[in-house]
Parts: sequence; structure tokens; C-alpha cells
Amino acid sequence: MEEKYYPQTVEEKWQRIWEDNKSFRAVTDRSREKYYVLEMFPYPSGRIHMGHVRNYSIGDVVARYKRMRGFNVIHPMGWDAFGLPAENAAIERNIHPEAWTRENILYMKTQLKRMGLSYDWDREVATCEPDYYRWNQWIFLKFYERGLAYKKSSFVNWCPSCLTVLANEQVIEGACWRCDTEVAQKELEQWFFRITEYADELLNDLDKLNGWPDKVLTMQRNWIGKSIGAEIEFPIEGRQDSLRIFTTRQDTVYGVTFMSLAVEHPLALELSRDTAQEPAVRAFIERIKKVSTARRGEETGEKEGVFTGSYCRNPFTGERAPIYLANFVLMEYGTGAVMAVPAHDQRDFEFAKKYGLPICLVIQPEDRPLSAEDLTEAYVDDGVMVNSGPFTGLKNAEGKEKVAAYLEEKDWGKKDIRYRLRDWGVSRQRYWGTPIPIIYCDRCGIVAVPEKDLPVLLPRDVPFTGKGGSPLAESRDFVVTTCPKCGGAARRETDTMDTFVDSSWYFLRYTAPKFDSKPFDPKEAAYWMPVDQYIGGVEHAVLHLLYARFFTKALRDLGLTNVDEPFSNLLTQGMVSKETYRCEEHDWLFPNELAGSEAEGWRCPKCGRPAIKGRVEKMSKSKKNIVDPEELIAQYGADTARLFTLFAAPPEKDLEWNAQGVEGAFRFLTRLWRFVMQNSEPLAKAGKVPDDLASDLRDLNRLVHRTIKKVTEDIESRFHFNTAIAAVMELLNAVMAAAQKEAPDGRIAVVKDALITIVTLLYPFVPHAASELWEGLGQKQPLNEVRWPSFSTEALEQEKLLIVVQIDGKVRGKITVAADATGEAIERLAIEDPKVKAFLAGKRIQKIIQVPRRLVSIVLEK
RNA sequence: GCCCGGAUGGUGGAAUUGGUAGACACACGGGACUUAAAAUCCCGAGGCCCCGGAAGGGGCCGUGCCGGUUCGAGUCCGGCUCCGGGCACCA
Repeated sequence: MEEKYYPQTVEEKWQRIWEDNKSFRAVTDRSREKYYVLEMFPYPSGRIHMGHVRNYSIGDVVARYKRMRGFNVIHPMGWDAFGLPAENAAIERNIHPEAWTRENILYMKTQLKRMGLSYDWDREVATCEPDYYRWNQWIFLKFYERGLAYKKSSFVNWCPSCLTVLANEQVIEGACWRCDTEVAQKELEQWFFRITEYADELLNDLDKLNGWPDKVLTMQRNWIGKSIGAEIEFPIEGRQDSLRIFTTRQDTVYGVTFMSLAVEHPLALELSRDTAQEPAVRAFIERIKKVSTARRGEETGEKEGVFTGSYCRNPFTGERAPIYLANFVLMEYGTGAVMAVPAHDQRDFEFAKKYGLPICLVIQPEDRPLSAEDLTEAYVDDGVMVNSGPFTGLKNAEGKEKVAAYLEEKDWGKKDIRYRLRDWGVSRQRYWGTPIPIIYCDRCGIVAVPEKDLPVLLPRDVPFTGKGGSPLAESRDFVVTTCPKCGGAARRETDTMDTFVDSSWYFLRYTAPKFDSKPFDPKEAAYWMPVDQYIGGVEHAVLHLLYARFFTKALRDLGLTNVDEPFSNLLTQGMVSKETYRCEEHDWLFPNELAGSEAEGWRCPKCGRPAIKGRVEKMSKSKKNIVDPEELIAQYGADTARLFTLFAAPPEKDLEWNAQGVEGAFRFLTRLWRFVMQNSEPLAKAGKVPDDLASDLRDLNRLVHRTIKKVTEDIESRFHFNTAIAAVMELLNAVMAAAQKEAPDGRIAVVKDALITIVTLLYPFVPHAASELWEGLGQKQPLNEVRWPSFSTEALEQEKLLIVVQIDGKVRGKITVAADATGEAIERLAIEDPKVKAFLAGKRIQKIIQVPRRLVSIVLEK
């Protein structure tokens, strides 16, 4: 063992040992209890960043800790390898996406290995491999068979310059992210997954997820957005059909004064045909349709509309209501038509005011009278129904039920539940993704690729221009095929799947990564699933985590797994941030490097002003506040990088980068190292811990056990690694203080004992240094095979207790009592304490409250 | 607008069920070692005030703000302020 702490040497050594011994291979063993710990797999963008370091350090602590607790741990890693950046690299730098991706995977894998993460690399998967994506296709076909995958026409964001569909995330302020052209709405045929079929289960099962943060549960609840209400039919004057609307406020149906339709509503134009309103309606539809749904009325919130010239009849009142088109009504939600109750809906109120439509009050608050004329805004709260025919006088909550029942009885409509959640559009006009296994035949129509023909391989010979729609359409060899049904000429679907499909089931693939007759082996999944601890960024709170839950349920219904929920516990780690440096005057950002070398010396190229400290922001290239983990590891080693990120903040909080903090972490490891080294000879000779110890050594021994308890609880129940590490630091401080005293009384044996504990407790956090020190302390069995230490309640027993004495709630004294002192004895000691006595002089005690082992509280008479 | 978080020293953060607020660390100040520096080690430290020559001792205030419950509140309750995040015309 080296005198000095050279992390690089130590880390290389142990990484090789672990690799050679396949120390972290997970082997199915039904006699043992499994533990599945998983971090969200990375996109192979090129290099790992500090967010990865944090994510994987957290996961590795859990994995190593659980192994020491005797669990059969599976801790896999892989690559979310399909995606747009690879295609952009192809367009910009003329590298094939596949080559670019493979290079990145190789590089990042060596980076991850250098962090000493305890992965079972034998289970590695990359979603861009045919062995993986063929199962995306297989699942797609199963979904298609069951009606869970279907094709429909829908409105999408369309860039008229790039001639491609854009995801919502790729629309920046209404314009294309690549060419800045204004994005239009276009109706396209797209493949969808019917996630809405699972809406109710996805919502209800959130209650089972006790190990998830409330924040994420709430976000998913809101995203699914269940609304309970009714569908009502309003007959249209002069026509056979009627207008179907959805409402959650059927209790206000007597207050309807008009109707509103989305411009996309099938009847929008038709209702104005041959009326004076037709030109106005036509113009309005055209104008509003141009604006993407997301942006309508964004700036002003201004309600706009136009009268269609038609009326419908309220079945409850028999009154006629004019039908309007309105810019705020969405075609995607409900039926694209709403009943307007201006008195009790703010949007309808504003609309009615603008167009001079009547306002009819049908809910009265119970504490004050309202009249329609006095309203300055809609009254949306609960109250009593008025002007509501047979329902007048009911509380509106009760009215909701009664009105719904009544309209079913009269056959005017039905009770209904709607969700905000939409079906998942999975078609992408991109190259670097899974080809959708569908063939179009002029005679047979849409034909699924037969299972035996999978995988549909992604062709390599495709030009990357960045223009035009699906790149796959450019590959003749790919497109031209024969129909599996009739053998006639046919063409392949040229869209690929959303990459979120890949990540929706990868955790199942890890359980049997080489299995070749199904996406995964149900027997293996039955043992390893569900994931016991999932760790990743909160940015996936809705999308990925919702899709993965949906897939798990759908695959369960295909008989492949018996779990309802994939992730029992979820930890969403905070982001890694760092201060930025900027020019005060111009919007100029300065780069600032590792080790806090401040951005001093940088001057603004526009005005020459020196850099000043800006806001603390999430690390990003554009903010120029990146710290490259590779440099960090090269300088301090992986253990320091891990220790710093784990110590600086609890995992769920944001972590602010602090170069001095890194130094501090490194210093702690060096201090421990040096202490063990400098005392190697006496430590080697240390004998057994003698039975009778000096009092300070008994204290040290007690602290050892207290630390084991604290670290165990901090890891186990809260993932509060920062306090766990702090406790170990405290123990080291105490050990070093105890070792300073000279005495041949078995001191060194106690010190050695404590050091062994320290090193064991540190192993999950800093595995390389801990393993080396463990060896240095003469321990033979490899540390990664050692059991987690246990504490004895007996050793925790204190001989003396410090009791705080309060008078009227203020601390006035502290007394030390024997651990077995009686309440009366403690009370007597408290009152006799000189300081306390001084405060009691001339006062009378009203009562005394004792908290066992903690405090005595004396209350004086007033 | 709605829904979630959060606010504690110069800084990151501790205080797990209401019981000594500020653990641990960073930064800082002082000292030791050194020709010197770095490194290392030791000591100090929430604020204000008082007693004492000093070592030391003591008091009051203090966890975003206002109020409440309690012998006792960072922690519980009511009402705000500010910050962060998510959703946002969802009928």
C-alpha cells in the first residue's frame, strides 16, 4: 500500500479486480431475495456529464449497500441509443448515425467504468441493436392485434420548410427549432398507442405507488386529468342531428345562453351554410386554424368568436341558444363543443360580455345574494340551484347527480368521464429509430409484417439532408416490398417509432437480455421484477414514467409479466448547477473552468469589462458553466467525485457545484488514508480489544455502534447520504483524537476496530479507497463480499445521560445523571443544580415535566 | 390562474416522533511547522449586550413575515410574503 493516496492507481487496481472476478454479475437464484436497482439509462450523446455522475453515484451506493445486506442485486446499464442528435450529427458532420452512436457508446462506457460503478455489464443493452428493436416491432404487432396500436388522421405540428412533423418540444415560440419557419397545423395519418384505454388504471394505481414522490404522483394525476360529468345532446334547429357536448357542470344547464364550437368541429362551417354568417364564419375558421392549438389566444387570452347563424334547443328549458364558434374551444377534448353558461364559467362570461349575450344566474352562493347584472366575473363556486325547474333549491353538488340521472332517464344524454390524456402518437418522420413493421398493399390495405419476418431492419443507405419527410422513403430497397398476404407489390411504412417506445420496457429486457423468442423471458422477469429502486431526473416525471407504466400493464395483459407497476420506489434526483459568469452590460457569458479558477481575467470582448458572477443555473453548454467529470476524475479520482456529489446535498435536492467542496472531499479521503498509513505498524500488531477499557475508549466504542446505526438508517430509510457521510467523518475525528492519547491499554485495538468499521461504512460511497484501506488493515476477504456491520443495542447503552433542565421553556442548566437514575432522583438533581437554583430563588414551582433521557421542564407559578 | 415544493449562520447543509437550533463540511480568522510558500496539524466562531485585569462567566435576541396552540415550536394550526418547479382556455 502506497504511503501517499494516489487515487488513479488504487482505482485502476480495483476496477480490474472487479472486472476480472465479475464481482457484480447478477445470477438468478430463487433461494435468495432479489433487489433490482436501476438508474435511467443514458442517451449516448458523447460524454458523461455531472448529472450522470450524480445519478449513477446514488444508484451505486444503493447497489453496493444492498449487496452487503445479502440481497441478490441486479444493477444493469444500457443505452437509449436511438434519437435525433445522431441524425443531426449525420446532417452536420456527415457521419452515419450508427457510427456516431457506437463511438459514443464505447467512449461513455469507458467513462462509466472509470467511475467504478458496480454494473453487471453482461446485461448491457443498446436500443439501436436489431436484437433489441425487433422486440419493439414485436410489441407493436401485438398491440396492433389487440387494437392498442392504430392509425388515424390527426393534427400535428408541421414545418413547411423542412417538410416534417415536429414534436411539441421542437416548436420554439411557434416556429421550427431548426429553420425558424412558422409552424403550421397539418392533418396527417399517424400511428397511435391507445394509452387512454389504461387511463383509469394508470390513475388508480398511482395510489399503490407509496415509494414515489408526491410531486410526481400529482404531476401524473394532472396529466391524466380525469373529469366526471355528462354528455348532453342539444337538438339543432332545422336539422335532424343534434349537438353533443361534454360538461362537468350539468348542474348549470338551466343557465345555458349560447353554445360554442371549436373551429375544427365538423359542423363548424356547415351550420353557417346559406346564412348571412357564412363568409364571416369561413374567414374566422381560416384565421384561427393557422394558429397552432398551443398558441391560440396565448398573448392576450382574448376570447373571440363568430355566430354561425344556427340555433339549438336546450332540452331542459326548451329555450333556443345561438351557436357560436369560439377560439378557446378545443377539438381534442370532449366533443369539441361546449354549452356556454356565462354566469358560472369565466371564459363564457368574458365571451358573453364581448358579444352582448345574456347572462343567466342559476347558482346562488349561500352567504350573499348575487344578481346577473352585478356580476363582474363568473361565479364558479358551490351554492344552491335557482331558476332550475325541478332542481331549484338543491345544493349544486347534489344537483349534479340528479341532473345526470334525469337526462339519462329522458334519453337526452348520459353520464360520462373524460380524460385529458390523449393517445400516444408514435410515428416519427425520422431515420434513427425503430422501423414500424407495417406494409401497405393496394389490394389488402394495411398489413402487419408477419412475426417470422422480424426484425424489419433499418437500412443503412439513406441520404441525410435534413430536408424532406421520412428519410426511409428515400431508400427504394427498403420501401419496395411484397405483400405478405397476397404477394403483390407493396410498400413499407417509412416512419419510425418515437424513441420513448424503446425506453418503455428496457428494464424488462435487462432481466433476460439475450432471450430470443420474446422481448424478455417471463420466468426471469417474474424473479427480478419489479424494479425495487428507480433513480433518475424529475424531467421524466410524466412522459417516460407514464409510458413505462402503460407498457408494463399492456405487457401484463399479453401474459408476459404479472406485475402491475414497474417501479416500486422512485427517487428523483435534483439537478447539478453552478454559478455563471457574465458581462454586466452585454449578454456575454464567460466560460469558467474546474477548481474554481473563477472567471477572473476574462474580459468582455465588446466592452472590456471584467466578468462578474451571474445566477446559479443548471449546468449547460449554453450557459458555459459545465464541469467535465472526466477532468474531475483525472484530477481527484472517481471516489472523490462520488463522495463530493453525495455529500454536498441530499439526492432529491439541487446540487450546487463547489470546487472547494471537491477539495474537502478529497482531503477527507487523504486524511483517512494517511492516518491508516502512518499507523500501519501498530495497527498490524493490534491484538484483541480488552474487556475493561478506559472511559474514553468505551465512549469511542459506543460511537462506533452509534455510527453504524445512523449510517444504516440514513441509507435504508431516507437515502440521506450526506448525513451518513457526515457521521463517518465524525467517527474519524473521534478516532484520531483517541489515538493521540498515549497509553498501552489496548487503545490501538479499539482504534483498529473503529477504522475497520469506518472503511466498511464508506465502501458504498468510495469503493476503491475503501477496498484498498481494508486490505491495508490486514483484512483478507474482499470488502465487496463482506457483510454490512451490525450494531448492538447493548453497546449503545450509555452509562451517563446528559439531561437538559428548562425553566418556563428556557434552558437554564444541564445535569449529568446515571443512566438508571429514577425520575425522582433526576428531579432532585435538577432542582439542586446551582444554576437552576439561582433561577428558582423566591419562586414557587407549579409543576415539573420530565421527558425520559432528555429533559426536565420546570414550570413556575405566575 | 391552478397544483406541488421550498425559505435555517458568510456558504452547502444538520436537527428522523414537538424537547440543548446550527451536526458535518466549505469559506474565514488566529496559532504551530517552514528561510518562505504550499501542504499538514491545533484553536476560534450565529447576532447583540453585560461582568471580569485575564482565563472565564452571564443575559437577551435569533430558523422568511404576522398571529395561535403548548411547560416547550425550525418542527403543529391559521393568515401572508418571496423563491423554484409543473400544468395552463380541459368545458
